[in-house]
Amino acid sequence: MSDDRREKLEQLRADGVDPFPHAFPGVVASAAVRAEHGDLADGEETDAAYRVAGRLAARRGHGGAAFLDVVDRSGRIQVQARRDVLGEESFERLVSLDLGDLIGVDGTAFKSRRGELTLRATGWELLAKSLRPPPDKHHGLADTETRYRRRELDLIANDDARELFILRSRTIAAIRRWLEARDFLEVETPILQPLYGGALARPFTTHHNALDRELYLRIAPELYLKRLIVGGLERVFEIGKDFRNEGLSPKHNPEFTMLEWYEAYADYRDIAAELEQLVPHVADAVGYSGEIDFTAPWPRIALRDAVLERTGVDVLANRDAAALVAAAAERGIELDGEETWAQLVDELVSKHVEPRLVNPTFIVDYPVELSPFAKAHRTEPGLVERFECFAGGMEFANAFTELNDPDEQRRRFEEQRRHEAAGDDEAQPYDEDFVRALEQGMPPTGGIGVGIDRLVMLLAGRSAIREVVLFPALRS
RNA sequence: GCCCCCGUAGCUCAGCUGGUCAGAGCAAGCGGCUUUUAACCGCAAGGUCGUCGGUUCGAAUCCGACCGGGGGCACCA
Repeated sequence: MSDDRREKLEQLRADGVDPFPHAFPGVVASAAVRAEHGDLADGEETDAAYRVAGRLAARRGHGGAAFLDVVDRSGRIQVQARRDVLGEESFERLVSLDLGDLIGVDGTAFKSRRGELTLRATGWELLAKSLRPPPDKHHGLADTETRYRRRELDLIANDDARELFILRSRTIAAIRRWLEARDFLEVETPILQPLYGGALARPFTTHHNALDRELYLRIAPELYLKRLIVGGLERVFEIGKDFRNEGLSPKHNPEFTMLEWYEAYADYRDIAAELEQLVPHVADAVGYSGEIDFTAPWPRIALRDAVLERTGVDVLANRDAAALVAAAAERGIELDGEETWAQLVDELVSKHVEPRLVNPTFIVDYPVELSPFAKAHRTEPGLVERFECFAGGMEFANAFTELNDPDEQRRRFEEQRRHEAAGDDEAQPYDEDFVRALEQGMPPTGGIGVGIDRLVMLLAGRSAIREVVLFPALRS
């Protein structure tokens, strides 16, 4: 805390200036001023008056005049303060502000001799005193820990951080509009759940005092959303946080934003066609211009073929763990003999296929062992109708033709119980309420989950999920 | 949980083969300057060198533990 700033605060109060006024109506974005007058000639003056507001980011004093940089959400604009325009008291008070103070300025637009669009201040007001110094005005804030723990400083100091989170917001808004335009209903399902399900992951647990019972933070909204399809809502989606009790990594945050949508009378092919329309639409909406080509259609590669192509190992010709380990060994790939066949398949995909998929690619038709909620493949025994979508070397979506046969779903849960008994702490708990809902009759349905954080990573060209989460999980 | 790297002033960084090594720029303070934009010029000021312990005549510098961060592995759809 700066004593100098404290003293200035008290001096302002002593001078009858409210350092924390209540409002400042009529502000326009600095970008709007730029849009109207960006093409002025150097040195050209106008009578156009504007009211802008923002944080004082830099000051260049010249005795009887000074240039101030004011930053708002839309950008930065230069303000010129002149003693002969503002008068002695107002001028002196303005140039003695601290960097980081929030101010509102009325001024007329002109372009300086050096070609900088500028507002000549005719009046101004302190909007909030800043009692702590801002990060370095030129170098910004580089320390990653401070950037994550004190994101407000990152947003103040680093233009690209502010732009990134604006992009994230616009991404979600574009998705919402796209789904609403296709008659999907946005719904909200429980985050606190008596039983977790819908993904293979360990949950966070918490306790409800009045009910005196354990509750789980959801690992996915999937099972509730499908109950809404049973209920006849036909097309539903939810955008919200999922929570998974797992390690942190550049691609994993323990709470993350998931989009799930479910569509009656559709299968996984329909969902794939929708995803490859949605993502390019969103990329266009946010002005994506990076390396990834999101143009539809995206390749669809069977999981077996993808693994075969990358490793030479045919996972479907080696349908038990021992045979698969041996087949991989022939190709010089060492696999852990302790794992199940399904886990080994997953490992081959994760290590040998996923990292190489840069442009969006559907990997389709997964083993049933990895997919307890997906419907059996209509022609391939032992497989389910499921795809995962990869881009930028990581998975960002997962979808299937939903299993709607309650008896088969019950068998899948019982299989999960056996996994749990065998020590798999990510096995699905048996959800009788969900099976009962399926017994009511669920139409054929396609469903998908899209990792919003990862999609934003792709659109923003960031390689760490922490960069695209405002307040990422950190130790203590 | 394991391995590697990092932690110096409010911010960005230098110093790190142990001996004026407590430094620079920005910010903040004082003075000057009415078209600058990392404004400029002058003066003055600012730090338990992450924490604790060890080795040594002497540690920001070497060693250990711990705390925090990053990367990788494990884990993870």
